[in-house]
Amino acid sequence: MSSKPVSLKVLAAHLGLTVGTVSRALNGYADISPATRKRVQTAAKELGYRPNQNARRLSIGSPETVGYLMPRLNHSGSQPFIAQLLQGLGEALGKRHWDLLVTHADSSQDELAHIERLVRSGRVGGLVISRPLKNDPRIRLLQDLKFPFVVHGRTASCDNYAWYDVDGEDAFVTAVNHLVALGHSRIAFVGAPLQHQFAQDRLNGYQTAIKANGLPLDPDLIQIAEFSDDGGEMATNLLLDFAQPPTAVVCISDTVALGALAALRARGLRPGIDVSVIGYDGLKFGNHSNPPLTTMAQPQAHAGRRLGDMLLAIIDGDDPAMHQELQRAQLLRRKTDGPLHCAKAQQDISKREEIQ
Amino acid sequence: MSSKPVSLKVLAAHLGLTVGTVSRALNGYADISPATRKRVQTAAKELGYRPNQNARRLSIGSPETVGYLMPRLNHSGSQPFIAQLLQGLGEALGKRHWDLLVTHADSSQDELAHIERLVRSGRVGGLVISRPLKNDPRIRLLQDLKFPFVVHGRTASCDNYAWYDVDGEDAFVTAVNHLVALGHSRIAFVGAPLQHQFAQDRLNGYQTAIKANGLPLDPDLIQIAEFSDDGGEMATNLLLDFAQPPTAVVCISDTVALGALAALRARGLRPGIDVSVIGYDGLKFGNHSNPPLTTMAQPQAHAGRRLGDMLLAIIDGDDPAMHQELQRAQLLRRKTDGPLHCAKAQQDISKREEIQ
DNA sequence: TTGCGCTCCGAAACCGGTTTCGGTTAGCGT
DNA sequence: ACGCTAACCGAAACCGGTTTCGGAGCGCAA
Repeated sequence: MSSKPVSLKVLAAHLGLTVGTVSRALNGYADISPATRKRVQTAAKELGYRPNQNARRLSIGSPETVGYLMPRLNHSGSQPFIAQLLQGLGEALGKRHWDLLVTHADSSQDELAHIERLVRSGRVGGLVISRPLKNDPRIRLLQDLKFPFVVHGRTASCDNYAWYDVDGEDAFVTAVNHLVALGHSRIAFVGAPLQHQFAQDRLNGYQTAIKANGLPLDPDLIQIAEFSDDGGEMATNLLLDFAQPPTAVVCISDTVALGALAALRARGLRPGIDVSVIGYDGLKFGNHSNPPLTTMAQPQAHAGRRLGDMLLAIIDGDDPAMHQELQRAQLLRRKTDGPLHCAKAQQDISKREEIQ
Repeated sequence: MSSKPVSLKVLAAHLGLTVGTVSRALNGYADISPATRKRVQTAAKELGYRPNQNARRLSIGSPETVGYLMPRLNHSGSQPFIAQLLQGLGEALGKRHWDLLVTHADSSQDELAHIERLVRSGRVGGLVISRPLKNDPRIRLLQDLKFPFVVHGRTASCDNYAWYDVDGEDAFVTAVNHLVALGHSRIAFVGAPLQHQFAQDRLNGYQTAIKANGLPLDPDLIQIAEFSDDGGEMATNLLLDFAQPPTAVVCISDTVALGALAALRARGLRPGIDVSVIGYDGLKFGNHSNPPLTTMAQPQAHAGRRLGDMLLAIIDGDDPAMHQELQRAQLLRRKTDGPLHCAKAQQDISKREEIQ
């Protein structure tokens, strides 16, 4: 950077005014005559004056910046929405000329230390965190610090803080009901480790719907696997090895569902005909899977913007508990769901009815 | 934020020292006795002192922050990398305790104004930009401002600035050669609008390889479409409507290639048997397309870290031209490439040989 | 004892803005 | 001509750090 940025001082010298006057002129104070204000403004534009944000923020006592804590990308499932989320956050913050700082902890161990450092260093005035655990220590820490934050997702007890989430429980109720309406009764669930609340929510939805439909809750049909396509494939293989394999599988994510499809195809089973599969997320990519994946599509479009607006409102003093937004996912039928009609499955149904 | 952060002033008062002394003690100056240094350090740890970064950065004259200009997400092809890229950038910057600021211009028109504001406001000490155009005004602007920056990708004349890129030309030479080795001679290219240099590079690679293999350069076989799955599908439909349709298609991205696969399947053509398709990117998702997509996989893993390291080095004074890194993509064979063997294609080949 | 140098810390300027406070000037009425 | 008020701007404190400079206090040798 060669040409040093023009500071308030040189602008003032150039105008024959003091820095204080120039500052007030640019910031719209009433005790500046319209004439000089105009003069200052044009001079500022000519010289390309931009206030040094570090100085400004130090002075006004606000960092005018919020931080986003990137989730660790070990599990490949979290990548698709980050770009959209950041874009939305950026839009919301941009309206007030706030900045977006993106950070990630080096390891999950020192994530708390990372947050505390971030907060106390005054670099950010608020924080956005993603994918909370059931009982997330980050949330407790931020509450203890009384620091403004919003959560993309929810914990088990979701009171007293702001969050934006898609109702995973409701989504899986919808998915299961849909499969039941298609005639399925042996419906399996392929999930992910339950430390994340979203995994628990979706499992809850599955269980609720199974019971509500008067179906037996077979523990064999609940498989907790790695949150990836490989995990979905392995879990589905286990399911298919049972004496009475399921005729339908709901998967915790589209990525996992793709693994399930792979397992089915490897055995010559036709997804959507022999075994139905429903995913969750609504990724565009599901259009191109083999066959195209039926899924519960979540409205990811303005999650970022909503979270940004919430956070700014909270920083302005709003009660965080006021800002809790639950969206619903919608069934997006493509080609992996279909009516029960293979002979073997019919057998299973009749057996179940005898037992009842 | 209730409990006000402990400043240098209160820490000094608590110790009976002056702020200057405490600051020097914490920053390792030699003119502080080991005894008081120890005393200051333990007190700082006890009180949880964290220097206010805005004040610190104002004082030392460095923002200790670099900015990343998010590409606009209109074309859905750019999303997959962003998360990985940001993660890598964060790692590189974190080693020196620098921050990462993520911004995006509201519209492409005022992107230049956005950059200038960013630079002059002193919020960032360097910039990372993605997906340059052939002749990118952003790069010219940053060069004029003599501001440190690195580019993820290249422009047509890639001198005098730092970049990290994957050799798209080489990749498409490899892809075409591979198809020729499989017996194909009518090989089509489905590209994207050429304002982006990467689109031009890949087209160049295609053309170079076609010529190098002594094949005719049929303009009909070069289709420029929208950079999306739909674009790929439409372009492929056009290709298949020709009297002599291609027996193989190389696509500018995996997303576009998925559209090509869809077009083939819609006509009952079997990708990899009747018509070969090769994509570019190496997205994991290609494992699950129908059938799994053969592609030129680029090593995206440490792009972010390399770009971050480069940028820091340039900010430290390195000549940008020293930092230019070109990676190669590798052919990742899955199921959409195969030998030429259908009757119609054989005809085409014999015709071509007669002409020669 | 005086003088010298060295160790260690205090004082103050500075980074570039914002904001309060006080004083000068102009304009007005009488 | 005088006083009063309001408009307008200068001066200075302040935000919370960093860094330079100078001086107090000490030990040591002469």
